[in-house]
Amino acid sequence: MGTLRILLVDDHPVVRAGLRAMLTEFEDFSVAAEAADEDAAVRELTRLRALGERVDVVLMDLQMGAGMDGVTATAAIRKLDSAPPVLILTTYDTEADILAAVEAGASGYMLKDAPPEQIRQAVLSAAAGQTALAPKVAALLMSRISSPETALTPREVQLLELLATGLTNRAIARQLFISEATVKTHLVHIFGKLGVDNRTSAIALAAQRRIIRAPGT
Amino acid sequence: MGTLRILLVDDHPVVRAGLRAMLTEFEDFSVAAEAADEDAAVRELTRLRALGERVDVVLMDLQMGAGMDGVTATAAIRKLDSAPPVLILTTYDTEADILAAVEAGASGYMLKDAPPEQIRQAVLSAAAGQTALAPKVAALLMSRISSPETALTPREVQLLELLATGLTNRAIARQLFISEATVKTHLVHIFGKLGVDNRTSAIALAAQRRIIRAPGT
DNA sequence: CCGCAGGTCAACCTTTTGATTGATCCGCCC
DNA sequence: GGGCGGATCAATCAAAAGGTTGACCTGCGG
Repeated sequence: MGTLRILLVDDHPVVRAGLRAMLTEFEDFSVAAEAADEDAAVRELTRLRALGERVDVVLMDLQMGAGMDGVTATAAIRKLDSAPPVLILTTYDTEADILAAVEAGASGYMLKDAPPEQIRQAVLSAAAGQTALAPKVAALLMSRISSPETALTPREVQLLELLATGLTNRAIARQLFISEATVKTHLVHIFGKLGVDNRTSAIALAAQRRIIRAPGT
Repeated sequence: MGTLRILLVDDHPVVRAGLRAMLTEFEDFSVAAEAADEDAAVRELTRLRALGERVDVVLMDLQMGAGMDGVTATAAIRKLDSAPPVLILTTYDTEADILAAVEAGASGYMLKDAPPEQIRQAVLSAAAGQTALAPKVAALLMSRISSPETALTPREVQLLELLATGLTNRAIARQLFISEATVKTHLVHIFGKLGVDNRTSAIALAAQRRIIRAPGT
């Protein structure tokens, strides 16, 4: 059989070039195509399939530019028929990013500052259908599985979104046609679930966990 | 004369490889050395100088890993005798980051998602002793100087940053070794300049205007 | 049919935040 | 050397936010 064929997804030309350079150093790897965003990634995959060309692994940057992020891109790719495994390569090792990526169907999570050899191993693992986690990441997940239930209800997320725009309780109440008392009740629930005790912390944490989009993005 | 000699400073092997690949595509560029952190960068510069080897430009990543950041690295390099110009290459287009970098002596500020040709031009400008700003960045600075009445002082931006992490006034006071009264005074000024009347709005607006980084990024 | 979870609301109380006024100190520039 | 802006602090008051308790309604699943 030929080399292991990779699709690069990253909105930074610089990083794409770097990955390409690094990966092609290994003789058994080759870059099938590159894509700068979700749409391009899906397009490339279907295009390559139409040509009968194989893609063994998708290497995906989590944090892409405006209007685009790796999580939704991963989800989109995984929805395709016989989708290749997606290996996340990122700068960020926050618990939230990782969970979101795994939930979206990523089969590995590596950090960009990893040495080339580690990245190579991860790509091989992913291609073989196995899970590949950076040591740091693995440790983080371990500590997470024993944590309490923090799932917010849709309504609570909605509150949080309005909260992040800077609205007061009263303004939120008016916007949602509910009383201020109800807003407060929701907020108490939200704070409890997130483990914070004021709205700014809630916003910061929710943004970090990507429960809501960060203000200004 | 020979090619334009560049020192790469970035803690990600992937990005270094990418920059190297991209830069050496241009025949008049060559990579003199690479460094993963501030110490290594200074060491490389003195080593190369001892060998009589020229370095025309330092290409610096702003956001480096733990215990290290591009701003202090830039300052350290600029403190050397006849230091080469430092061109910042970063993911973040936040006002605070840019101002800090410029203050540290950077002579250019480019975003990583810029097309290769733009990066090339920036490197050339920097080497020629000129200032090179990404269009986005330039626009940001322009809009800032044209409305000086709303310009926040460095201290106020600092407050805003802490605010965005969810700290209470008291916590901010402790963090900055000032009284809560002073924190309140600063906040009143900030609110006035931004035209809002509560902290969450201030954060949302500041993030939107890229005065601070959005929480969670 | 009953329980349960999510959403709604109210009363009450404490803490935090925001607004106002006024003051001191320091570095800088003309 | 006088003014000016930035940073510091204090006292006080009003408004908003946060915490607690308890209650009602609804839809959904056992």
